[in-house]
Amino acid sequence: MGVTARTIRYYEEFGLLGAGAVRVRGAHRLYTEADVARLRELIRLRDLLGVSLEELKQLVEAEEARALLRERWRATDSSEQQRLILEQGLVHVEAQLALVRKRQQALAQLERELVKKRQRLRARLRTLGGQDG
Amino acid sequence: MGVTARTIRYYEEFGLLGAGAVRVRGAHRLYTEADVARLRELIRLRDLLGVSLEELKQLVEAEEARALLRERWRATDSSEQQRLILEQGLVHVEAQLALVRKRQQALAQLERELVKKRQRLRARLRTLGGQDG
DNA sequence: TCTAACCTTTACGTTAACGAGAGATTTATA
DNA sequence: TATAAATCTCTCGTTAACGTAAAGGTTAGA
Repeated sequence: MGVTARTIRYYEEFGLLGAGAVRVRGAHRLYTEADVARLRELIRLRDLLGVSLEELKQLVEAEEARALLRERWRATDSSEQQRLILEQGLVHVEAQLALVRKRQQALAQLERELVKKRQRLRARLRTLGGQDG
Repeated sequence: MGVTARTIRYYEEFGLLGAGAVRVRGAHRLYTEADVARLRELIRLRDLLGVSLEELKQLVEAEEARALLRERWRATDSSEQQRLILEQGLVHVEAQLALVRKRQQALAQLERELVKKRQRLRARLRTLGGQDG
């Protein structure tokens, strides 16, 4: 995954990982596939969007709060509450989408400029080539 | 530009900025429009691509090396050397483009996943709405 | 059961990237 | 030319995000 064991332990210590793990102190850490996917996702957000661990933590906490609600209302759920939970999830996803798209636009702008630069260089190379190539 | 004065001085101290500035020690720093554009570009690369100051420095140094060559052969230029310089510039621009596009693809992947998530949430909201909304 | 290989905890170290403050200096302006 | 406001240099501090080393504990396999 491109990170060291120390990083994973640090993330756990920081509160990003292993929120629901039952483990005897001193025993080996065991991870489910879901845990792995979760970490991979966090690292992706960190690398792609440049969010800090602190921000990731808030994000994780918000997710856990929603998961908690889901559990609490799974049995007794009025569809009123279900709707609320789904809508919260939607808000969350849309916030992330907005972030991603903002960054995409900035990157697209950068890309356009680079392409232009490349075109100019190529054009100059062609005129040069016409002279003595 | 979203950075403090301290940051700018630090970048200079680090070797990113003010490479060709003639300034009496103690006097105020003066910046040309080109300087401003340069800094803005560096910050953009830092924020969008997440490159470290160390990497930015190497990038800057490569640019300066090419600029130096341009000067050295501006007078005496054989179009042989001109071609070489242009081709180096092309390599440089294409390397940056590759980086940008790699990141774009990663972001696009992330976006697709988020959109899917959103669709699922919306679908579930609709089925809910059909029941009692 | 014993061992080799790996893991855990704890504590301190490190590095990048600035922040903050003091005291001297510079510069625009009245 | 006097003065206020902004800058300069220098130095030490800080924070995030791990790295590293030591000492002991776990675990799978022979």
